[in-house]
Amino acid sequence: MTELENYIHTNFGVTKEDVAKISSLFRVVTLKKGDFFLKTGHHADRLGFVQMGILREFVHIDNKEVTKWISTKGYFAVDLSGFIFQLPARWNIQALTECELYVIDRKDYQNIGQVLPRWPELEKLFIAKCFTVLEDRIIQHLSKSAEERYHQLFNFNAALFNQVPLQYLASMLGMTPETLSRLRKKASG
Amino acid sequence: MTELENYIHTNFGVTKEDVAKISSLFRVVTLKKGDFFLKTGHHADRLGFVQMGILREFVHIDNKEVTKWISTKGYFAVDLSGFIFQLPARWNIQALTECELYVIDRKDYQNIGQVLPRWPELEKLFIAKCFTVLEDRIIQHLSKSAEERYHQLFNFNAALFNQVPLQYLASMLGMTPETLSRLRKKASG
DNA sequence: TGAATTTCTTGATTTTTATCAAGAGCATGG
DNA sequence: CCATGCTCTTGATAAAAATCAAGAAATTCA
Repeated sequence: MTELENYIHTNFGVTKEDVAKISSLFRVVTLKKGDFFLKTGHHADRLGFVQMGILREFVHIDNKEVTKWISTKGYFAVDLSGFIFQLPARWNIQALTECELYVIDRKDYQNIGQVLPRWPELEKLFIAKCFTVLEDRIIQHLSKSAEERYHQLFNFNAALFNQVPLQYLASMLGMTPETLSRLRKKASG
Repeated sequence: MTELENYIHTNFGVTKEDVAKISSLFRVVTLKKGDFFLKTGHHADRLGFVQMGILREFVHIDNKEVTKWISTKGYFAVDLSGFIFQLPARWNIQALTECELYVIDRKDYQNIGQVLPRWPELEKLFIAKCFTVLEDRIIQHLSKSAEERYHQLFNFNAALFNQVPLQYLASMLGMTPETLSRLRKKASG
């Protein structure tokens, strides 16, 4: 079973047969380091599941890059508003390492419901879960200092700090690279 | 047509007859100033639509109150994770003024699909839309100063500053009341 | 209405974080 | 393997925002 099949099976409680039907709608896409899976303004008509590698979702604001999220194995790479509402992509999604994604096109995605009647419900639950994750992130920004946000991410996924350029993590945490560097020094000293 | 019926009609493109069927599942609930529509840890088994009044969604963190959102006419008052996943409420929702809500219980909410076959799809779109709003808010915190966040909210809804205690707006913007006070002075001077 | 309470503002000060600048460390590709 | 870019760290300084304290303004409600 691939990582994707396992994800669908365990998160959506889908039977092995149905999992196979769904996963057959996906195809493997490999990206080289630096390749863009998606660019701002382009059609966001596919959804990727990260089987291997690391991607960065970011956007240009006021002449600087803002990293919204880092996607690793087991995460999805998708511009949700573009994919769901057929709007131009808001985010750039770029491979930070060589990547292997399972990718589905919107037209195939829309057929999952035929394979899996309770798909609309599962899809709702999935998006609702994403919503609550963002709620937590908002609360974190309203109530925690840069140092606390750093520790929270570090405790959640320390490995990230060895895999991703620190400047991107700094941006994702809402601080400058210099501040992150000092917080790391402070934490290790 | 009530505000709720109008909302369902225009946002979900539902026919007048179906709107009436859906809205019949809601009942009117009035709250006095200070009343709680929901409390952290309690069952989050109902969803409210704000017909009139102002509510505050907040949570206690590290001995302080963090205001996540202010809901006014046309917004929903709901703890999404609790309502959808049947988990204890994460948020307190309290009336800041006298309020009139259209309220639906979870068991009735789950029957909307019988009135409106494409409800699962509409519900998904609705939650996805909420997700994108939070994405924007995250980006704002990653890329904007307190002053810029203040101006953005003020430009979006200046009336709020005359209707809601400023300390709550300050918290929702991720700054102290003193900082908000100074930014307001600076902006008006 | 008027006293009590809460909220808001202002000032002084400290802490946090950003900015600017320079150098050190690393990776990468010719 | 070395030169060239990046990236990261460090230091000095500036700016932003928080904290603490006190008084003014507004609100509440008895």
